[in-house]
Amino acid sequence: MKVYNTLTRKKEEFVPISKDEVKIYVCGPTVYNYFHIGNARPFVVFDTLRRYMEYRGMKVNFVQNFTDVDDKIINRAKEEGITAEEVGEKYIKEYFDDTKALNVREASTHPKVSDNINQIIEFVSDLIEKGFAYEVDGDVYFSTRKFEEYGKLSKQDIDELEAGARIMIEEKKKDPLDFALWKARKEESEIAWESPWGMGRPGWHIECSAMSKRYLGETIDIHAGGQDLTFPHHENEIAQSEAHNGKPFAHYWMHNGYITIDNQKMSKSLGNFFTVRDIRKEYEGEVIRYFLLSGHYRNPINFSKDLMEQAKNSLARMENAKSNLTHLIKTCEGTMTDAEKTALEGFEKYREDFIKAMDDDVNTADAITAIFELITEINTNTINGASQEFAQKSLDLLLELANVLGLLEVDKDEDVDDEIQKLVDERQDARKNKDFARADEIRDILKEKGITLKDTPQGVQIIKE
RNA sequence: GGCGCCAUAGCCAAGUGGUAAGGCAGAAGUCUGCAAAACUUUUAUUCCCCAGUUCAAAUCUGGGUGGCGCCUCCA
Repeated sequence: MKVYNTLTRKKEEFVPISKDEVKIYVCGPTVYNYFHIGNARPFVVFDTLRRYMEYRGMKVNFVQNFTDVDDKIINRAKEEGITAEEVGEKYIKEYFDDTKALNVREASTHPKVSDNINQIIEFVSDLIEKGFAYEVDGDVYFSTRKFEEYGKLSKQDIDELEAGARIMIEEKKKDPLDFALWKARKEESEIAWESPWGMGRPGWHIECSAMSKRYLGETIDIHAGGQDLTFPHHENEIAQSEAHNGKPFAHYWMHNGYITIDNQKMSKSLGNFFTVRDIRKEYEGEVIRYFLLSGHYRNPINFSKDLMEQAKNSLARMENAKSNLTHLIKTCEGTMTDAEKTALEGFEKYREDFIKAMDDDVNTADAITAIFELITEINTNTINGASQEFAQKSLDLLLELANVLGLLEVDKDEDVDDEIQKLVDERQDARKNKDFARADEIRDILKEKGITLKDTPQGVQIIKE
């Protein structure tokens, strides 16, 4: 498979370090609030990458951290009148609630910064020892210019950076380009840990270097995150890790594009964001997931109600195919006819197209196209009914592909209670007696209760919302 | 100032040298008691503009125009 590597600015053949296990680290959320749809993009996109790799037989060790030590969390704690730890715990819980709805699987490990303080302190101490960092009044800074390859990921020239850098009032730093590895505590009430440099807490960039090393080792296959992390976050991670370990940090760097609102970047700082929690009030998680996968992960996607409606309707076509096949399986019998066997062999093309698309830098838009083409073929071949075996095999393939994208995963409960069943039966009788007024009345009553009836040649199909 | 991305139908979106996928929305038809779903047909002589390379360009090159991002916390 090919993957676009930000480090080389090229699509490259993906070659894992070890055939046994692919190591992926994704920068996770700072847990101080519900995450917004822009935050959701890397979660969904890289979850899809992981699913696809596993689908192709690779074992994936997938690590995504929680940043639970941060200024924003401290501020939030003050606002809510609870401790920083409680804020972190709360929003970690909410993270899982939302990602579950988006069909994002849990990572192999979800390390928290607060559980890695010792590793971070050790990492920072080593950097000081190696001459890449220095301490001033309880703060520790990384000597950016000591790392000669600084700027290799973002293709920034270090001198240009300095020329454009804002003058910080941080007189403590020897060079404006240096960044904090450890921050001394400023107020008694702040969350802090003991360290060789006094009470304090880790800087932002060092966390990922330390946790990636601890959970995945010194060199990993893929490091991923949003495009806005490329500089300075990922650049700094490279500097820290490679200065510390003396070997490459990550072979491939993958960055997803932004979600925009009216063609402007959605971000917490601009305040133009929509949380997944709020969007979920109107759309199911799978619709949001479909929306996020409908374009290529490196392109920006504009978020709007209109586009969510399109996503909802598109996904409905997939869901209909699933539910229609499920109904056929329930109501039909028998093994495949020769014509069905031929048709099923023809479906192989769509699996191949799907794989080809996903192999090409996770082209989910093309992969979705393969699924839609498969659906049209399935529908065409089952328009006059089908053998149970054919319906089952068609459904198996549809779900095989859709599930790689994390779609069509939720099985709808289609059992109904006696009261409903009685109404359905009564309606069937009314239809037989050509009492269509009563039949339509019952259909309307059930519709009110969120139950849709479809009269198919194979009997009534009951669909619950 | 430095680094970088994008521009394809009403909307979304693939395709990146060989003659415009797919989805949504719209229109017509088939099926149906009516619906729903589904199926069939239909919607870009053309890919922001101009020039160039080529037998051949939406795709490559140069120059424009418009939009966006990073360089400061941000997915």
